[in-house]
Amino acid sequence: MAGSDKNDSKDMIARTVVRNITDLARLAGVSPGTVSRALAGKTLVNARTREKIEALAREHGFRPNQMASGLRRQKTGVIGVVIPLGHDTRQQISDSFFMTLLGHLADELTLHGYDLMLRRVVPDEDADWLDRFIGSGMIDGVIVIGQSDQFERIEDVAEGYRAMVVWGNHQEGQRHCVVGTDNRLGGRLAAERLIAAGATRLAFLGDTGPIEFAARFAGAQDVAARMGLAPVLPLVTHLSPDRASEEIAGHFERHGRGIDGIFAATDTLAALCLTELRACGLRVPEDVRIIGFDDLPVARHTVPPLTTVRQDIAAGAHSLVDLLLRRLAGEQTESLVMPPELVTRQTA
Amino acid sequence: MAGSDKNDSKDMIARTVVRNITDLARLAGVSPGTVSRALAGKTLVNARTREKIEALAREHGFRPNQMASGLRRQKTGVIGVVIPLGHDTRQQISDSFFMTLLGHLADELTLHGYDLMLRRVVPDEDADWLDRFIGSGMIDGVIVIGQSDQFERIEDVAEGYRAMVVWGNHQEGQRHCVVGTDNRLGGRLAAERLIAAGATRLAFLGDTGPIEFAARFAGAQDVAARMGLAPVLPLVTHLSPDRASEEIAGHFERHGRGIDGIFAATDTLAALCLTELRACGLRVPEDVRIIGFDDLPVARHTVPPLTTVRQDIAAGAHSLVDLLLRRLAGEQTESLVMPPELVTRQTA
DNA sequence: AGGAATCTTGCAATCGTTTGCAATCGACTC
DNA sequence: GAGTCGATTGCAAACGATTGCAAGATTCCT
Repeated sequence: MAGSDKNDSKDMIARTVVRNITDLARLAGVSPGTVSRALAGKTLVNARTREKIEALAREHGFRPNQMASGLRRQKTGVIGVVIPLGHDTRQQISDSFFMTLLGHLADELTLHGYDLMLRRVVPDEDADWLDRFIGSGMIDGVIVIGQSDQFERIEDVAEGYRAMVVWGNHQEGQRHCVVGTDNRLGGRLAAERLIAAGATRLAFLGDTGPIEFAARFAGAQDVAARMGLAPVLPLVTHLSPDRASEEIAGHFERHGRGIDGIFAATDTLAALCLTELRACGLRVPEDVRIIGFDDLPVARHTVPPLTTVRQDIAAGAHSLVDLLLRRLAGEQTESLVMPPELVTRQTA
Repeated sequence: MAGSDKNDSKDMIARTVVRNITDLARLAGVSPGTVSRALAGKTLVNARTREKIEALAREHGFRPNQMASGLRRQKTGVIGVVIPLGHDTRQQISDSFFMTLLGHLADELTLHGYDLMLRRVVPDEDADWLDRFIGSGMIDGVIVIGQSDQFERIEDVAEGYRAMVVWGNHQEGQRHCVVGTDNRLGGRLAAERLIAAGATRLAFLGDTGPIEFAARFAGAQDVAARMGLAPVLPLVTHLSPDRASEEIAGHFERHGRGIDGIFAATDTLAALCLTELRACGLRVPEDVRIIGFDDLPVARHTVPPLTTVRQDIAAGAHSLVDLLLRRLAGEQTESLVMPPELVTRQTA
């Protein structure tokens, strides 16, 4: 009898669907407002009442609807992360560097109680990409990963919108808050190392369009000029492995032996390049020196291990989030340019 | 004068902040309802009215608030993607495989007009991870990437929640809808290839805890038993490169020459393993054969290039999204088990 | 011209939560 | 015992967009 009673009451409870705070309020015999306060952990509610409400909530697996809460409070607890893709649409999002950065961002944001909304956009097809994201009302702030060729648009938006931080290159007097490596310095380090390793005819492998890459290229160019060498030869490629391989092969055919030092825009490209050089029967670093950028895990495991310019991705992610949260809190923040670090392994 | 007038009106417009549909309605001289309908592209509004409203919206850069819209329509246009991390917290999210899958998911979802909300959870610290995400009201459906050690919990949730699809391993009679590779078959293919390449003492490299890996291991075990070989030796490691390297070295020290065929749970591990073998002075494939899993880009560029078992990540992502959307539309869907494919390169 | 049929539009309720304000209830003081 | 002071709680108005219903405006037909 007692058992049956207990079961009945259990069934009753299970049968009562709790869709919203009002349902729960009815069960608890209080008003919706009180439930809201209790669940939000405010001090205004009586301890016993709060416990009762919390118990009921747990029992029914009830959680306040974040949409409604967000609407009322005018904040969502979500940070947008957007990756603008250049012409080279498909690949960048699977690019190892961006993905690693994204992973760290997810960790950092979670740590601070924020969710992450990821959006991949193709600015060429959607000029409005950034405003659309911000204006959606779904996010409290936005982190832009990579400026691509959208520097100007980002500047425009920064004018009227504070809750934005960008990963990328810093330019004298720019308005938007950026976190990134000193790419130009990185380029200099790379070129200097190539030359120290005996190279005299340098090339830059990768697209020089994106502003970060352009800066790396420029840095190498600085050094070549200073040392009285021939200008660095740009070997333009896409980033996606499939296309890049062919393109690299093509470049080698054309410029063949005219090159003895290669600065690759990315470790990924450098790795491809190594494979290609091996196929051509060129020895690294004896015939050709090569140096990458990023210091991704892959750099450690190429043969021979890749000399590269290191970016501290984890620190970058940390700073991006930190600066964004400060901005959300109303603070003014400066851009942060991090120093690159040469990691000498065996390819240069 | 005329010029000044024009400027004034421009300023007026610029000064009038349009925060919501009501503001815009006032400007357009219609009711909020009409604006809503116009912006939603419904046929019910007069063409001229719609144009006027659209023009005003464009002019003021107005976009309807998605939170409010979501609240009213009871759908958000957001799909949650959640990655449960095992004990091995930090690394998995930067694991190349997951990240690649994530990239493809982002592409597929965008294609269908959905946004992607990414969440990384540590089930050990938060038993409630899945319900919490689903119950948040922020997402219309959820894609779980990897079952980790959470098979049971996922099963429980699947009982009462339809809008979920999982990437992982399929088990006879399971309730939740899963997309994944036939891991056991993959394990068999790998072992068969190792044996065909001359190996007789097999080892499995990686954690055998996660259900996908366990299935791969079991597949290899099947073959070893069938061929009358000694059981496959499990060499347990973490996934993160830093720890795995040491662990692999440790395993080699202990089991030294007792192994001549290695099946790595992952290409990443296989690549590390190659480096480690090289350091030990062992030749691949002459002394030791090795075979990976996934066919990540890295597999093509190890030295020598890695023989591996291919999973079609892009197809997987496509199917995950396809099945989820069907479920959102109310359809019943079956799990999808994709066949793995042996890619023979030079390590076995 | 009168009436029916079709288009457009406005009205107001609704989604679920939060929060300022005011009301209620005890307890405590003088 | 009346008055005061906190501590709790309820009430109701937001937040911003959507949508069923009904009214008003057009058009069309005879």
